[in-house]
Amino acid sequence: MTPARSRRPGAPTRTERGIPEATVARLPVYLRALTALSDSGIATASSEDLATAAGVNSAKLRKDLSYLGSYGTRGVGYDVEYLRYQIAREIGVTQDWAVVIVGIGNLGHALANYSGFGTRGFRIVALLDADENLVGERIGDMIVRDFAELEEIVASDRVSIGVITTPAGPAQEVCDRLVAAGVTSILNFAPVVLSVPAGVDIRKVDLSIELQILAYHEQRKSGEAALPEVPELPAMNGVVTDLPSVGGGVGL
Amino acid sequence: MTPARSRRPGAPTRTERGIPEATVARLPVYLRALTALSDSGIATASSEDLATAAGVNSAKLRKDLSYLGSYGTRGVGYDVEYLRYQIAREIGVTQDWAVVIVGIGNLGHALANYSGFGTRGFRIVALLDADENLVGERIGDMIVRDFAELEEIVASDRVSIGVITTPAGPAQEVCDRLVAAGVTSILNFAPVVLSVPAGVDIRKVDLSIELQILAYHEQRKSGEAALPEVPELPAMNGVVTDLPSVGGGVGL
DNA sequence: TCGATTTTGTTCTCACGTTCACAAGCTCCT
DNA sequence: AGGAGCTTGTGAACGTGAGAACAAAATCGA
Repeated sequence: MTPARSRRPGAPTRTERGIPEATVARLPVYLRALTALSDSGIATASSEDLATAAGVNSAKLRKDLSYLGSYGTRGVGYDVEYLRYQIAREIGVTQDWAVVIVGIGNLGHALANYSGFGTRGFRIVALLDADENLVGERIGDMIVRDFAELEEIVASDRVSIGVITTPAGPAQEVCDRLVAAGVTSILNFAPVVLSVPAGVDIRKVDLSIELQILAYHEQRKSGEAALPEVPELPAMNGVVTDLPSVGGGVGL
Repeated sequence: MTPARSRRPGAPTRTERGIPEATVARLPVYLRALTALSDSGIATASSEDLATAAGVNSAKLRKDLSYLGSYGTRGVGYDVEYLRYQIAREIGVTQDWAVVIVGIGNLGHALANYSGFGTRGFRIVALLDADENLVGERIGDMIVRDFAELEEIVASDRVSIGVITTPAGPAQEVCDRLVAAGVTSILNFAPVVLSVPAGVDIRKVDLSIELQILAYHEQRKSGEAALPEVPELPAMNGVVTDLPSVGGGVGL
């Protein structure tokens, strides 16, 4: 097999920068699909095959891949292993990323036990909590350490990614500490909007929001008639006050 | 997904009678912000206040709210309680939704313990697992039941939402069972693409995808030079095979 | 070598989402 | 009453994303 086209350094648009966000968000999905195909012993796959495995349509998949370069072969398809490596490299998971988890409640426990941290490419270097009663507890092959050790750990282990699994209350403070310590990417599970300085990336995972989105569509499905009628004027102290604390929940 | 073929150019997709998907996804965030304001004793808020609390810009917030109706007062702002109720009603969380959780591993445990299921509007009616060793275990005030009882539970409790927290392997089968039993909305935590018939809504939460997206941006930040050079030819049995099972992890 | 066949990479067009900017509308003050 | 000052609701401009369609490359067979 010969390279489709010789790419010299400085060649046209190898789009080293400028992959659209929507595409970036799908690359991990493609990566997983490729791994599955690889595990099934499949060496070559067409955009159609891949698209099916990833749950998207083939035109979109081809366009996404075209941002990375020309890694397919016309008339043939994509070499599974090769493409997998290219995507992994583009995402950055050919190297290990050190991760700290802050807040060892139910969810923190679950993540800590997440076998192999799900996929490799990520390595949990510390589980932190401010609760004295938790510090010292053994989870898998790790031991919960005091949140006060954060700065030291981040510095010595070159940690760039932090996961926040605290309740909503302390989340912003934890976030600030993480940022001050040098963490530049944060995955937030606390049900609160965190503010971070420019240059720090933040992503949020929120169970109750997901459920509410489902509920909206569910409501549409089960008869529009089920919609309660709108009180036309602000009935502030009547119906409204009966509403339970919707949307204000405490952390996982 | 969108049935309406007769649409004017420029008009956003409205689900049935109105609200764009992107807006629906933000309504729960506004709801939470409103609840926070309400808890702080604030009775009225401008779009600017609200936008800040929700982490969006005010123009977007106003446009989003305009899809629901005209619930603000020009020159004044929004009545917090009134708007909160209107959004809750639109989403459908003024009523309770029955939820089953399937797969009581680490994550299932965490979700089951999620106090009050985070926000009300949702009520866990059963924790299910196929593992004999887990069935009967007490979690909070619930007891793990056998997955075989699914159909019965869904029917008697009018369950419309299912949460899948199994490993990737059994996820599709669990999904099929849920759908067959009458569940029409599914929240999937298993790292696999599920296929469902039309009419069933599915949303996915995937930790490792979130981390990979962060890693991509992180890689960009820490010097572009850090990018390993591209092997020009498909080095299929060399470098590539060393790649660990990126992206193919087992479930939480 | 040439043509048939397959499948990628890309272009073109339309739909969707975000943001700007401002008229409409409300309150308060004089 | 009338004007000043705010803030909402929305029309229009702009940018991003999705999908259809097709030309360009690669393989295969005669």
